[in-house]
Amino acid sequence: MSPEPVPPEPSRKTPGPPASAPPAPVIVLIEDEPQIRRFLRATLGSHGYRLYEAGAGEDGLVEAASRQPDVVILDLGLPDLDGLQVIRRLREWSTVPIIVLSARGQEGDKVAALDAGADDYVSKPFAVGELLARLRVALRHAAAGDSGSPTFAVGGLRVDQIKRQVQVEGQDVHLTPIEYRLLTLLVRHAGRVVGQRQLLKEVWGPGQTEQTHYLRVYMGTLRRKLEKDPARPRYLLTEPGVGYRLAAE
Amino acid sequence: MSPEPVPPEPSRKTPGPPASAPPAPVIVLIEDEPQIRRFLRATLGSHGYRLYEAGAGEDGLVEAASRQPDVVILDLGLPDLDGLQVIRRLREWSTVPIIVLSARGQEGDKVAALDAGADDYVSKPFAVGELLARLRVALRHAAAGDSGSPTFAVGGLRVDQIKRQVQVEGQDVHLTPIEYRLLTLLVRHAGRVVGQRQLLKEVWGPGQTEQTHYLRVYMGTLRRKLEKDPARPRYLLTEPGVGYRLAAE
DNA sequence: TCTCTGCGTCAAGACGGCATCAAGATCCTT
DNA sequence: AAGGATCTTGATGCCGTCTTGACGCAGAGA
Repeated sequence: MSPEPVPPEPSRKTPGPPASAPPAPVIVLIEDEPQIRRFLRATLGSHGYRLYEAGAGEDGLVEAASRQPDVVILDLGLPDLDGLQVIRRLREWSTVPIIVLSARGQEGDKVAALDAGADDYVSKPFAVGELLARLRVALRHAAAGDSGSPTFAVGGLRVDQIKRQVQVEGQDVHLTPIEYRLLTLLVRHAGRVVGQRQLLKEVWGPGQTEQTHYLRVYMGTLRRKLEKDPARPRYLLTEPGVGYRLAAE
Repeated sequence: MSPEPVPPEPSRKTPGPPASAPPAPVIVLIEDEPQIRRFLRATLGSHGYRLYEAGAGEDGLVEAASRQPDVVILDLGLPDLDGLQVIRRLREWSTVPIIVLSARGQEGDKVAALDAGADDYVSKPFAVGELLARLRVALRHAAAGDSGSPTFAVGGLRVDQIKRQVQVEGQDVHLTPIEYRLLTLLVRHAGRVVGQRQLLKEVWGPGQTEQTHYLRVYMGTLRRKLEKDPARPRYLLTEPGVGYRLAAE
């Protein structure tokens, strides 16, 4: 196992054919302190990563959506948004690994960030070598599974999780909050069966995992809004006794 | 996100199939200091985890192999084996998340452990809350399917346990819940014979281990759905008097 | 050859899960 | 405070799945 990520041929003169070289991992850095940005830009750049930067939470979310990075490095102390908010907003549509940087090293801060959906937490000041090692861990994880895209489309169905917009055959469809959460939950697992328990837990909360009735009602309304023939659904498929599945193609 | 792992479902009405109740996460702890073991035993136990312990590296590897845990917590300072050795040996056949505990907090130690294949590194003395949070992160990863791809294929038969999809000659085949559980149970032991008792116990519950009749009926329906010539099965083989076996290749 | 045992097949009925409708209850906006 | 949208809850019909029993068949042993 090489400790270095992707030694991009230390110094090739020719920008020529990137041929068989694996693509450089893409990282989005959300950090407002210019000093740290400069430092990480230099460090990560020299280790073969491609870096995109944002100085504020909102920008960072946009950047993460457009760049589809392999990893996001996030500073919790941002000027505009609460860092935890950034994590949660990101997790609404993406499973990209998030490494949190923070000047605060209190246990409570770490727990909050990790439970909000971060994958790792590094306190400032940090050791570069450790950060790089944790970055490699995150990349290993990212390589195992897809990081998810904020937009999804099958047939005539389009779901844009950034604009929070759903279309059928190009027509906007209005969904209620619960309908939307149910649909995006399925989108994030498109093609896979999602268990009734899991759906109930994530939409209605951990206390309602027995109310399978809710699912029937809401799958019904969703189908009426999204399917051409709700009785013979093309997108929202039932897996009897198990859960539901969103057709992937 | 609930901070608690998996509230162990207070009380099911039917004593029947172990089916839908989410099982308590299983953890293997490899640690030689009795004091820390006692402490973690109490802490993890009270948070709903099922803990198995080992006091040395070799034992730990055996334990990890037999218990098939969701997470391994590993102390680097073991009497018999070098901690890094344990990580590497484990990684030879398993992708289970590994959280390293260590009294040494040097950067070099962390980098070495993480690059050897560990997923996280916590220095002693550690804060319980943080360890629990990092444990939840590891479990999230495990649940997301980072851990190896349980897809199985022989001949024209394909079983994708992530998508819960079964194909024969590229054609989707619909299986009922019991059929699917029976098949995946065989898949997990592909090539080896699985006893009738075990099949009955794991699919119908511990109370039905005498109803070998069920097996005949369901092996029949499975063969009709999966085999080209159900009377001369290629995949689902009978081991008379013992059990059934899924052809491995 | 006969009998016993274990496996495979078929079919009928019981059972439970799913879809749908509709009526309260609740929340939010105006 | 009124109105509308949304969520919850109950009732009902239907369909697929599971269970259960009966029977045929093959192989082993007497």
